Amino acid sequence: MLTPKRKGSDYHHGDLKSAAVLAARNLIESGGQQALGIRRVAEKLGVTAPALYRHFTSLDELLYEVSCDVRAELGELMVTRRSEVHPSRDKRKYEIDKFRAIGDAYVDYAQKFPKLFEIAFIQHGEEKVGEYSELAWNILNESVENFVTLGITPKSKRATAPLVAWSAVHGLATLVANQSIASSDVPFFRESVMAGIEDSLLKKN
Amino acid sequence: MLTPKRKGSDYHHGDLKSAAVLAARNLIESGGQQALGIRRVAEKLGVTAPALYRHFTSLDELLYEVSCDVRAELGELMVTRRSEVHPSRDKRKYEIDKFRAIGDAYVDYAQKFPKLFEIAFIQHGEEKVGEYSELAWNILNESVENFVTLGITPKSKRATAPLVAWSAVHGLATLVANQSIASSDVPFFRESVMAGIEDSLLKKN
DNA sequence: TGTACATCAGTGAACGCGCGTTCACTGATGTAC
DNA sequence: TGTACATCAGTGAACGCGCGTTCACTGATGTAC
Repeated sequence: MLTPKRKGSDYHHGDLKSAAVLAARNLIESGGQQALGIRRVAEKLGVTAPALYRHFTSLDELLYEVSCDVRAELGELMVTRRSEVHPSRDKRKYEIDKFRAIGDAYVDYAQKFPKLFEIAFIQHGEEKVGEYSELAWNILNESVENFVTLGITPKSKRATAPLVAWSAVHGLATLVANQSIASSDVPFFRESVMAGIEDSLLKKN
Repeated sequence: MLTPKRKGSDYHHGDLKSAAVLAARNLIESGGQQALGIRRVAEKLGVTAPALYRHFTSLDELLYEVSCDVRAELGELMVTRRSEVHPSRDKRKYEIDKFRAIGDAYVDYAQKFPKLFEIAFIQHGEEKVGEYSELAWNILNESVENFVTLGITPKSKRATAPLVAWSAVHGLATLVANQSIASSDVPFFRESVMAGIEDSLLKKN
């Protein structure tokens, strides 16, 4: 049990809100979106259901907070992985390696937390990719920017490259989260898709 | 109201089963997966709920049938669109045009029926892409096969090309169904993604 | 062709369930004098 | 520092609801003679 339970369910002026988001996260990860419920979260925390209404106006809001959390975590994983890439004297190689790292991180996350990945992109309102997933989107754009600066990618592709790359990686990640791809095949296809994206980024036109 | 209602709810030895799948389809398309329910389908058809248990063992089975239906329809749209492509004397161009057509069809379907698209790929069992979506998958493979035969795509990419292409198109379609991309931007990004895929298919390595 | 009968797709009532949410409350926490 | 009081995060009971599913039934359909 990962959720902290205090004696006598004493969350008074404590951290019920963040504990609830964490519990919700765990419920979703193990049973999918439909496993999430106000009462179930309350039970997990040893608290009565109405207590949660001090922190969330509805079940939907709780779900929304979890999805924000997940997107943030995904972005953080991308940053971390990118920072672990060994610098190379070849600036282009280094840049490409970092690009690989962020793409791999995205797919790995989907494989590790498939159910969370699935709820990460449910829509609340009218936000577009770059808005609701700001961190990840910015990281990708940085990469593309650098590709253009270093002459890896032609300027003409500057505008479309990010979404093309995102589509390919996101599609693969979706299929992985889905179990449409056997987990043993994932590394191979991840490699192929990343190579495909690079092919298209490198190509002059 | 698209669902045929007979006088006195007289489906006796009629087509309750296919009518139910259709009604389920409509419910999902207008309200998402959670709008689907045995009782709601029954109500839409002017029939009592238990009647449906003559044709489906559970709600899950009904959902499954709808998802099969949707995948089949998606495949059919791809076939249709491909057949509408004007032949060209240039065999390569013709093949590429057909490839475009099937990719465009995929994305268009997601845009036209976003909720249906979302449930099309939920998993029942352990099937992989090529299995549960046989028609669409075969069409794509045919295209790639022809690309290789005509020398458009190097043999070395034969194995990975289909899934790379599928990922990119599927990712875009997902984002479109999601409303992560404004509908007015769809044609532009669809064009970009398809061009990106072709870049990667064309590239020697 | 007409009757007797078997089949089976429907009906209507009922089941138990778990859900999100509300309400009036209580008792712990933090603050002002 | 100690007391009185306001705040507010919890409790416990209850709400109404719609759900999937079951059961014994009925009456329409199709078949055999």
